[in-house]
Amino acid sequence: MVTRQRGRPRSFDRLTALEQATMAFWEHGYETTSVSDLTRAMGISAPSLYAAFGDKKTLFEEVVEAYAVSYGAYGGRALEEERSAREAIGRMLREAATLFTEPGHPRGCLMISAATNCSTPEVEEALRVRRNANLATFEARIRRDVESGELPPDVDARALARFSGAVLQGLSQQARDGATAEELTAVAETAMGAWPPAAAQAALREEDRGTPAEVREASGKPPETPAKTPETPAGRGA
Amino acid sequence: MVTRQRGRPRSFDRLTALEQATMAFWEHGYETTSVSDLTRAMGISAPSLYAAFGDKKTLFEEVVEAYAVSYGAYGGRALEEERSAREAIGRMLREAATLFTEPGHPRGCLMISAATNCSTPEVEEALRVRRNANLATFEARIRRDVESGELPPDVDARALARFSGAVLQGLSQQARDGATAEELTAVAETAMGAWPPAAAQAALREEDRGTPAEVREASGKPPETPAKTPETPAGRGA
DNA sequence: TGAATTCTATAGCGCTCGATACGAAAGATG
DNA sequence: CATCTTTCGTATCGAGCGCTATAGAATTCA
Repeated sequence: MVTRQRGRPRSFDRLTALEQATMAFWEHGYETTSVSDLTRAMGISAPSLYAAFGDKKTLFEEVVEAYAVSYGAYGGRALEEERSAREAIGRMLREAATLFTEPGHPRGCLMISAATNCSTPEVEEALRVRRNANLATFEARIRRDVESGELPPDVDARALARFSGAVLQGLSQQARDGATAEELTAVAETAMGAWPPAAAQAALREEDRGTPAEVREASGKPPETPAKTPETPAGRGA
Repeated sequence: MVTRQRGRPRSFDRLTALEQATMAFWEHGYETTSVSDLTRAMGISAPSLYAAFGDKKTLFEEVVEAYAVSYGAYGGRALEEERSAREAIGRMLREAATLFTEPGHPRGCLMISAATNCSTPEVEEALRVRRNANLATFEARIRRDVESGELPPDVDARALARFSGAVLQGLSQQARDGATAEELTAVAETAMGAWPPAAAQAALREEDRGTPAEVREASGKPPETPAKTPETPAGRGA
């Protein structure tokens, strides 16, 4: 199966070259990164690039996919591993604040910024589709918590999901504009202040009444104070 | 003073051409809009463009300045005209939701998106400087309300300002990704839920206590309804 | 060893980029 | 009218773009 290749062996490591292409596209975007930039960053010549990765667009698609399952996987992990939508998205935003400013790679998020102002419609569209798919994932996760009672029934899952996506994109742009990890973490904490409190605890406290939905309107909108979501020990920097 | 020009008169209206260049740059960004695109959009030839506006970079700078005082002036107006930082930034975000999706011009915000992935550092830097200046304006306005007691003293003005900027940038990106005005308005309203409640009203209600900071936690939060800002009758000429 | 196969490097393809040289055209001035 | 000044359209410029033809180098198979 792993039969030895027949001709001259490749003189560079394909995965390493892909990673170097990722850094270049991440830093400068699809359009602004020329094939010449790529060959310089990857340490190979143009014919080698074309032989190994197809054309520039195909290489970018492979870069995006590799990014999505490595650097970009934190969101999916948070959604899988956290108990609630609130905890998941809160963790995602906080991790984004760190990741977007981390040394060792470009700032911000490749999937958010790399195809803006791109004259190749398919490329721009491909990332847009991924972003909107993420929004749909957020929305589904939030809706699950609304239906389970973890979140109040009047929560607009679609709006809250889109808000979360907007904050994520804002974090990416701010990171590229020079914000520090601490500043972005404070933004993430502030954003989580817009979430309704976990309804489950309120329901637990009033479960004897049996009408958990109606109590909201009598109690007024919950206080906006940090309201200690136990998973955020440092009560939102804000 | 207004002495007639001596030679052959210009055959196009300079302001109209500038506006058409604005639309082109707004839609596709600085780098992606070629001089050829510009001459087509403006209805003039390349030498006319260079004679009237200098080079592409100078034209872009003029476009940005014109944008800032027309389409981009809503933020400054809100900060000037509203009573509190909260009302000002709330109005700004709601107006952005409308403006960013308004028909008749490209989506999103030129100052946010037009210089991303730009290989000319001065251009990218010029818009970054404007964005960061906006953040500083937000922060100063918020700090004023903290010092006057309109906002609780523990409010982190810097973080709240940066959060507001991040949401604004998120709104722009979401608009470009196809969100509707209603969806973006919901995002703006959701974002305002992250603000601490107006401390002044609470303080008024409990001024005998003299400890306005603590009341937040008990007072709950004001309704999130649009709260009509009367001084913006229609969505400005756009 | 020789043939087959596969990769690498040089050099250059057609094209578009931002920017301009140049002479004709159009108005003001005398 | 002639002259001067400025803008106009045409027709490019050199440079860089994405991409590739071609030939030599390096390896496996017979």
